[in-house]
Amino acid sequence: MLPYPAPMVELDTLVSLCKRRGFIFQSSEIYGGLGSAWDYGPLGVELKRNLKDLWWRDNVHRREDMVGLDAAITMHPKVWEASGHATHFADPFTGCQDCGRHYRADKQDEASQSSKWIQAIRKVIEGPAGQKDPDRALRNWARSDGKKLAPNLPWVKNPDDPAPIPNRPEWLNGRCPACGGSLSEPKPANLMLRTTLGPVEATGTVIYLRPETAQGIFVNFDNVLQATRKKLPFGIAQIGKSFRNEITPGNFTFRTREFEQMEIEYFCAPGIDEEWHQKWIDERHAWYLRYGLRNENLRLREHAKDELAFYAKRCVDIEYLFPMGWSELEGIANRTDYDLKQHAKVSGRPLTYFDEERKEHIVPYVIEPSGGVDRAALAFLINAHHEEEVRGEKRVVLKLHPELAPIKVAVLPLLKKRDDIVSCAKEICAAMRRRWAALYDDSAAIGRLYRRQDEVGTPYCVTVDVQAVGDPEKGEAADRKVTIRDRDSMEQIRVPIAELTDVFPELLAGGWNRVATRYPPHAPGS
RNA sequence: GCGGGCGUAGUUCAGUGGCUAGAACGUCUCGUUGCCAACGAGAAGGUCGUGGGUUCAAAUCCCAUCGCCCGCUCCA
Repeated sequence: MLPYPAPMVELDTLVSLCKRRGFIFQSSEIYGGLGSAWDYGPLGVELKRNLKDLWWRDNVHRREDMVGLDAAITMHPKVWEASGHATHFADPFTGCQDCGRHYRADKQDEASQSSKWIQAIRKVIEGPAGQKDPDRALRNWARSDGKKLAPNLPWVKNPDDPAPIPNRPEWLNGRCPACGGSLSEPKPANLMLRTTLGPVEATGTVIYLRPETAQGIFVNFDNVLQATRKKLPFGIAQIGKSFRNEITPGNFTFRTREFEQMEIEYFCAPGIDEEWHQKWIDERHAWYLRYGLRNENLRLREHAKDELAFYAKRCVDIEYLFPMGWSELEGIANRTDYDLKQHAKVSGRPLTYFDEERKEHIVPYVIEPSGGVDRAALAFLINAHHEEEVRGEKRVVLKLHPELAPIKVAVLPLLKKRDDIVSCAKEICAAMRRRWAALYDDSAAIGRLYRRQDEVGTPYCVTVDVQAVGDPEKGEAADRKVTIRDRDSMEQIRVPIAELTDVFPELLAGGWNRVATRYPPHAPGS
């Protein structure tokens, strides 16, 4: 769809366009803004809906092995005990007071001991000079390598201080692994957003806003199984908001504390899980390509063993090359039977599937393709943004896939002073609006109207000119034909008004080239 | 959370103690033109992020606060 590489848009440029044209606004802007929250404006909401609708259509409606679900954001507190979030999402953190780095308190000693500067110190102490006079050897190190490796160790800062230097590595626990600075007391960190259920705060139940939509699917596994009589393998899809107290939100809508997920939990028999995992990786990768993400800006990244979440057997991220670097769009994990087993254990309810062939109850394995809606929307916007030179002028154009574009067609009068042209254009727009997001605009010259639509990614413009309605003064009859202009090529064809609604489904499926061969090109000025 | 940078019109920015805070683009109106950001005339739009302080006088200096960006860090 996009045959040539384009320089990547700066995030600031995109933020500005998004605000100017009504894609994305900062949350609560009139009050100075709320960090980490963004509102989708009139065009943004269309883009996001299109994205979710396509995902739902492709992953639920067009597959016989998938059903949908919409679980509540608030869930029983036990859910998070069973899932592991209550413990794994609430680790105490400690921070370096000199360089600001954060560490999980329970892993900090381990990190210190494997840090570069402690290993360097260990070498110094164990070396010949260290065996002879550790204090002197360490002072020498502090004046040389120590300055680079651990600049914030007190005795590296002041190597002339006569106080003895601790000369056993384990005495140095509690220093920052990166710079040697002093660490704060561990503070409890809860990455789940907490609130109270019930109007009276003092007596209300403390609950959490879900940090992922997945658990809503797991706790409904048996309900869905009973209601739909699905057989393995099958999946449950869900789109919805999740919440996390991210330590560092930022990069526009990429990381926010409130975000929307589109998740699938695909249940299959143990033994065929690896095969299904690979199928979903391929399927999801192809999906992003299908709607136009450039192949060279998309990659799969296999999680290393030590990077895997404790429940996962394998995990592959689909990453996009954002302006800030390669970042995750979607993670596809093999969660094994961990979640169903945990919920069965904590709830006391069996969450199993009766395998007719084996005549036994089994706990299915789960493949989880989990994508971020906001991240995908951002990636598609970045991917679509182009700046081109047309007749010495800059043209900004969002080359969004037609199915993602917020507005599918703009109907424009060539002359806004001619009532017959205007009313004809308005009639066409009304007819188009019955099926697609269509827009009428007559507030500027035609060139400007085209560029406005380019900037918001409208794939096609329909223009009503004099020939369409005829010119009584010159005795010319109406030909009842209008021009359709293609956003990306700026080419135009001349199509009978009566055939517009037949042609547009094909155009919106990306079929400009096919349609353009069936109609005569329109030569402006003729 | 730490370090650095920044916050002035819808957008991009100028203005560093002194008249009614400006420009470009965008938006709107009128006229003209009529197929790729045309031209002319006019208009709207800012308590200079917010709060406090210093001063005869603050967009400008100081403090606090909020937000954004970059880096570090964290990330189911």
